[in-house]
Amino acid sequence: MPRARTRPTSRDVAREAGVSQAAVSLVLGDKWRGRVSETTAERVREAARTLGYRPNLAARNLRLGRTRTVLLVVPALTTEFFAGVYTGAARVASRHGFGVVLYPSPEGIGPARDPFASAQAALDGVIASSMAAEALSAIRGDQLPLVMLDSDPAAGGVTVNLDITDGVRQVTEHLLGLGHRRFLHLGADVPSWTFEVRARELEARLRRVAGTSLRTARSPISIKGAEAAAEAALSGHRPTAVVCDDDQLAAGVYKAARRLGLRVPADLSVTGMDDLALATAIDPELTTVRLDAELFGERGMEALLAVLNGEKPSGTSIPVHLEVRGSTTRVP
Amino acid sequence: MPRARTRPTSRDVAREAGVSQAAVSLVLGDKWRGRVSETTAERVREAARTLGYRPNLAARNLRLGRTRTVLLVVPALTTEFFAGVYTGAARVASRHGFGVVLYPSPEGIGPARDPFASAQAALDGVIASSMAAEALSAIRGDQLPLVMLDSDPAAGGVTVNLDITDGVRQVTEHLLGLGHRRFLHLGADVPSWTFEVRARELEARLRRVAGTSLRTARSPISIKGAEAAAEAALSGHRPTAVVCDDDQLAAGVYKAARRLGLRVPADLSVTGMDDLALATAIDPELTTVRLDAELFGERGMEALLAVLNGEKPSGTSIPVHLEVRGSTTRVP
DNA sequence: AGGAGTTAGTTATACGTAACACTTCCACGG
DNA sequence: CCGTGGAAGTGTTACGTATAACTAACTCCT
Repeated sequence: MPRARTRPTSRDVAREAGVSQAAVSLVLGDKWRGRVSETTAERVREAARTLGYRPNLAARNLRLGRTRTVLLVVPALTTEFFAGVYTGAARVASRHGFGVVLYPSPEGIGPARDPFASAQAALDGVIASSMAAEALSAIRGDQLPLVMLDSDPAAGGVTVNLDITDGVRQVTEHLLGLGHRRFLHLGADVPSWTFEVRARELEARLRRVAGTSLRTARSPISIKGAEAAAEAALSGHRPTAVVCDDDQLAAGVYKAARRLGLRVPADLSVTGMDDLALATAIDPELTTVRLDAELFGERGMEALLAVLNGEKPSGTSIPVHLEVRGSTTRVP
Repeated sequence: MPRARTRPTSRDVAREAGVSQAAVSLVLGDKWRGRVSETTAERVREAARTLGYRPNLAARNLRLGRTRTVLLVVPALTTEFFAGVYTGAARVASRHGFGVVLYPSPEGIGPARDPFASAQAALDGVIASSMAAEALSAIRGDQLPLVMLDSDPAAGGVTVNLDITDGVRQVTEHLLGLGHRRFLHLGADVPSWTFEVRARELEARLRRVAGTSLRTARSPISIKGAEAAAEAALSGHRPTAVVCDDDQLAAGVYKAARRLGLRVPADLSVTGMDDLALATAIDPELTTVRLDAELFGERGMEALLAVLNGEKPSGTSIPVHLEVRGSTTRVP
């Protein structure tokens, strides 16, 4: 290799192949049919190969006025769930020649005031998950195409949601069918629409059944936090079933129960939500609502691609499924 | 949309403020001291504010020939560990005005042949974690600045590693101190340098102690896989302690032990590695080597920034710490 | 034979920014 | 009163690409 000083440009390829830069662009952009002969095209490709040419994406983005890059805003990446959402979104994106860059909002990383400065990339669109309305409107201000995950469809905009309402239905019917009447709801202490929905729906469903009682406790989403919250809540009231907003909360309930000498499920049935790996690691395996995080991400990305395509996709709802395992049983 | 609004450019700001585009660039680029008066500068800033001006990153990247974006290549994002690495790397990056884009390699997403086409961004550098040598050399071919995580320092290049050797030392000393002599090593069935090191180091350490036996089993990194592998391995040989390459493997061992009627730790001590949330969710809580994933990511990013700065950082090793919990006890 | 149509290209330009080189104005020292 | 130098800008260019507009040669039809 004689040079290797600076990366080769399309002009270098052109020189090597003995054609104009425009011809290189045509051939490598796959828009050469009928414009360049097969032999010349092959010569160009060969030249590009020997020089190790890679198109300069910054230049291409500038020229085309679009970047084929979208931003995925997630509340946290520390659990499998949003990692799964990313994976699904990135898979679909990659299939369409798009890249996905992450912005773990809001307290996570960098200046929360400006997601777009932090994600250094130039963006074509945004997928925002479970965001506070305030942060959302900041994004809206930039009037980039936007798809919202886990957000109130009534607020307008394109939304993709898991059918959480149906998940809560499945949980309550399962537990009511096992004879449970005294419930504790261990909710997530996070101001997010999806958690409000869970609380509302559970309350509404139980209210319809005579003789039920429901108490509510809240905890940050962590095993340790849930353990403390559950221990406090279980010391007074004695429910026969605990419905948790998240598998991690359920794991905390297991630990609290053990401390209090309660056996799961003999003395206490427990349900979770998400179906993380954690759910089958603990003993007994957790009855939980399986949320397909990757599918969630895929649908979100598909919706955004549709928006970018000028379509107006209708709100999508993704079915969920109750996995009945060993943590729930007939009331004693 | 009322009208097809196109985003304002620095020229629009210039017109609004009654100055030249060059002046705008100077002011907004914070390079105006002594070149533009304070009053004019303020006028420019005001104009930018009212127009909602955002610099076009594609244009800036093209002009500057650098993107302030780096690629983080991770084997999988499905567990907290690499999510943590990302979080740490992104935190440091953001502090220096850099963005981080992810490439979950290799079978994960998109055409594994070309990480750079998949991550649509133009890149300044790469942090590659636990990669097969083959994929690494493909990256090297692009001669982008590269930092390797979890890779053999002897192979050359800039590396940042967790001090796994010391972690294994702590585990073996702990178990030997408790009187254990018959071991099972449940290794990860993944061709990665870091796992080879664990196996070698464990073997070497035990060989030095008279009267020890060590058997090895391998499993893919998943609870289910580990359960099966452990059940098979424990049926023949009966160790008193199982050393696992990963907390998820340890969780699988718990399940296998339960199936075989073995109590942890009374009949079987178990250790993990990583200290995921999982480690304290299972009962008894797992004795495991705490790896600080976020610190790992931070150090990796710092090393890459140093390389981009023209420095030649020496290989870094990050200390690890054994968390002794309830899954290990004195041999019966 | 004379255009119309096709093939195989080339030339020129614009995308938005940063920065170099240049100009103008003015104060001030000798 | 001229020259010097700093302050406060402006004009211009280049980064590498994609594409619209143009050209030149050939083929073919009537």
